[in-house]
Amino acid sequence: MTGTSPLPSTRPAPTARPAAERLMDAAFELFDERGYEQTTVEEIAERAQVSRTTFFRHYRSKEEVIFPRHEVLLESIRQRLATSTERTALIAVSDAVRLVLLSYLEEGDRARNRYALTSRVGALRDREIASGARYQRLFREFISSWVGPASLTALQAELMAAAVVAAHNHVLRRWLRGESDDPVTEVDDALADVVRLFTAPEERVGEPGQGTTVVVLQSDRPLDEVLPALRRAVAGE
Amino acid sequence: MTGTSPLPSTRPAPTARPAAERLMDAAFELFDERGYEQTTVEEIAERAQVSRTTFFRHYRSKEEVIFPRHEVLLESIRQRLATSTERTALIAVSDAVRLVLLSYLEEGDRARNRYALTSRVGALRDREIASGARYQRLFREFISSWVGPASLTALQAELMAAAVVAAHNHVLRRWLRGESDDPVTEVDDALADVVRLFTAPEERVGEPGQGTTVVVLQSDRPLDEVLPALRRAVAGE
DNA sequence: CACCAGGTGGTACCGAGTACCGTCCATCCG
DNA sequence: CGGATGGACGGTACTCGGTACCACCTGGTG
Repeated sequence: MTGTSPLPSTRPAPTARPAAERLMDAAFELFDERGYEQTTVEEIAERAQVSRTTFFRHYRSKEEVIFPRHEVLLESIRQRLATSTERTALIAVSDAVRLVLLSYLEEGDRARNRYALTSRVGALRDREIASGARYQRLFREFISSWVGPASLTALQAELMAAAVVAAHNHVLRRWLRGESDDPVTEVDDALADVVRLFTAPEERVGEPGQGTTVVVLQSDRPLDEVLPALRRAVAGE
Repeated sequence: MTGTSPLPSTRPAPTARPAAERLMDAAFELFDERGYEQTTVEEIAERAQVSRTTFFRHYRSKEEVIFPRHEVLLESIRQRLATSTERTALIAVSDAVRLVLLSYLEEGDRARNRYALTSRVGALRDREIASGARYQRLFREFISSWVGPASLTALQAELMAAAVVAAHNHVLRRWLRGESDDPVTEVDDALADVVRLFTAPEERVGEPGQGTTVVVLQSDRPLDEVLPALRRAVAGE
């Protein structure tokens, strides 16, 4: 229509780097330089040497360009849960949530840059939170549908899912803030805490520990009557 | 400039109902009739007999028009926590979260209409979730800063806040779906469960039961060293 | 060569949200 | 009584995210 002669030089140099990656890099750069709201999609596309149209071909929205692909991660977690052979629903979910942490760890500095952004920009923080809620929902549904020896109430499932996600978030944020050098060990410990929290004390007898024995004494009878058994239990038998 | 003669009949009839309420009603009606995305702010303003400008004077965004005033509720909860005289941080927070539930209950059908909307529209659901996260954050900070006999780790604070919010959400959603006739009692029970969950069994001695006393003995130390405390516990003191 | 398919650029359009200005009206005050 | 003041409102113009659609160019295939 306009008759402008199409310049072949407009085409980006054969960078080999796909447009999607160039766009993500440009977005992180610009958000960092000028802030999120102050950066337009037009500017991101310009720096990546593509058109605005192409931006929206690769990312559905301006926010999406900086977030990880939660969809695929969510799906892989769903798979992991479906094929899980753990003994309890809670342990299976605790096992699965590690995948989320590892996914962030693999991103390295990119995840930390994103955290810096989401901390400052309300809209981005809300989106991050909403993503976390989807994992929690998946976990809750999994726990609810779990068929095991002990049946769980809907409330218990809700609490367990929330606890697992909270433990994960706690460790993740520590690492994102640079407060943790070994997030993998930390998340293991935190999840062990969660499992212990939901494990009835009666089931803990003989729990392996550093010379610690936990004993449950249910006593209708005088204490002295059960003392021998108690001593045996504490002794480690 | 345009010279259009200003018609006094343009002015809305002296409805006495404030514009903000008319706008909210109109929004709920239209969202219900045509759906959220299919409704424009222009149409909402039109039905409320005000201009589009006035809409944005009362509500910062199209989403905000259907949501409760979380800001003021959040503030009143902050006050409640600041003046709380409960024995533990967890109980104080459990007490405070009831305010949130009551706030929804007072709305009645309006809250249920909102739930129907947020269930269908992704953007609204995300916003609702983000609001809940703010309560959780407030609770977490409160628990973390709590000074009491037993000091809590950051992880424990995170887990407690998550559990309280999860318990609240569980009961709230049941009520919103019409599955609960007595949400107040339910939330009391659910929060009692949460408190029990985080109460170390050692502290549960004397908990009311059918003539049964349950004692958990966690022993790094020789049994005889803790026997006195044990005798006292079984005795019921 | 013709044909097809995917990646791209360009344009037009919609709607949310912002900035600013002028007007109307109630109230208060001299 | 009349003028000043401030708050609520309507109107216009603008930015920008997001969508729809079309035209093009390229590389592979029969």
